[in-house]
Amino acid sequence: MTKHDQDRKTRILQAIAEGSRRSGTPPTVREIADLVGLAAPSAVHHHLETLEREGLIQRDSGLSRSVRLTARGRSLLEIDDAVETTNLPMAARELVVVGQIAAGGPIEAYEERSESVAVPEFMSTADSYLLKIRGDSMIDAQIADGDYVVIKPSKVAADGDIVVAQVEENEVTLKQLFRESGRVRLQPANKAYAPMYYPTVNVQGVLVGVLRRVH
Amino acid sequence: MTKHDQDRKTRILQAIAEGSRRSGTPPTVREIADLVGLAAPSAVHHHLETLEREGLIQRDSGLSRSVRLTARGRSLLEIDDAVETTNLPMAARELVVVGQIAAGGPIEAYEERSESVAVPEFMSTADSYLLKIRGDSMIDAQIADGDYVVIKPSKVAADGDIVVAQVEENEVTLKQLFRESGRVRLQPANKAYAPMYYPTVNVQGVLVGVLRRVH
DNA sequence: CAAGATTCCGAACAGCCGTTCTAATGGGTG
DNA sequence: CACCCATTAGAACGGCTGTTCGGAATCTTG
Repeated sequence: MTKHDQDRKTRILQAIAEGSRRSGTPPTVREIADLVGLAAPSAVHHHLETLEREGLIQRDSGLSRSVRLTARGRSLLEIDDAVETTNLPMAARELVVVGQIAAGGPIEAYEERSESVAVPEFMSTADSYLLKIRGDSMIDAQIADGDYVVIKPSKVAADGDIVVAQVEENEVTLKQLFRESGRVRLQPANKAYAPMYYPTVNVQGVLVGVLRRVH
Repeated sequence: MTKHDQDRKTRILQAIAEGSRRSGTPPTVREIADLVGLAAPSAVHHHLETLEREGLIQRDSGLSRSVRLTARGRSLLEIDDAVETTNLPMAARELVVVGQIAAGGPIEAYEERSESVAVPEFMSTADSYLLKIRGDSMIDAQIADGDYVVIKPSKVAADGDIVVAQVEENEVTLKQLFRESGRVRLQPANKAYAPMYYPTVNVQGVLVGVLRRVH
């Protein structure tokens, strides 16, 4: 099995996890094809057969949207099972602001100050955390100075997601993620800053919400 | 609404929750029909429309297996299981989305649909309400399509505030307010739209917060 | 290079799915 | 009883979905 195979299959697993998380229902074969950049549903179907034989996914033959990750598949992606069990009927949850992030630079963690904000349930999970935006580095994503962004911890991200990514040993940054052939582009949401390219990035979280207080 | 209606709708909600939990994907309309004992998918479809209008479920029109319970729908099921309603010790309050506002046009009030969202205390007051943004009319104020804006009822506004203003007898609009000599300028937060001038405007509320759910 | 295997595409098909429309049923109200 | 309205059934439709098949393209291997 070549390295390219691994990448493709891993991306299909990610697409299943990501599609399920985003819409609440697993994706169809064609939706997976779109997510991973394949043109034919038959190609995805072939990979799904392989993945099922390897015990990474399960399907109900003929049933739409019946693909789901097994425990082995989830562990391969290092998905925390606890995340999916947070269906508490609470309308809001208190999240901690763990730091602030400025243009391009690393995230400065709050150490002593402990600020927390109530975040609506519909734009967060129990293990989410908050970052406070400094400057106009995210202005093209309609995120302004002083906004709070809700970050959901996740190892997987879809193309175009704004993610918290670890790019160097000690550098964590907030940028928009795009997959290109053989590399990953981290695009600042501000034309004044240049994109950065990496062979691979370590995604730590995905932006799922924005809070802004005016005045 | 008779008691029998409540039972049928509750059973449909249970079927959605049960089907989702058992197979990992929400049930189809026909699967719900089987679960609750209905013979025609159209009957279920009719109930689903009602449930969505009541804010208990959400759907993506035309997409298979896209039905899912909202926070209110889940809490309704829990209440039926004899769990008392809890008062939130959170620094948040539940506000009602009263309508949506598109580019320059008037605010379309929601009449039947009653959607509500938990809003952090620090960006709202008890009498605040929500509007859902349609289109890119507020893009220059970093407010995007689909965002919720928190409106605090107020007769007065400061220069540069984004306000809900009554400009005609039956027209209410959301724009940025600037006072000029002898007149008031209502400036859309989008360069594609021209400002409007009035000798005086009737301010009904001021924008105090923005909520955005990504994905 | 030759041959085989792997991967992917495009097309096609049968079945499933959401939705709409019409009509039948039945309960409630005057 | 006559009437209205909610509920359900039934049929039909157009689109979506999983699946299969043939063949092209690409990679691997000897």
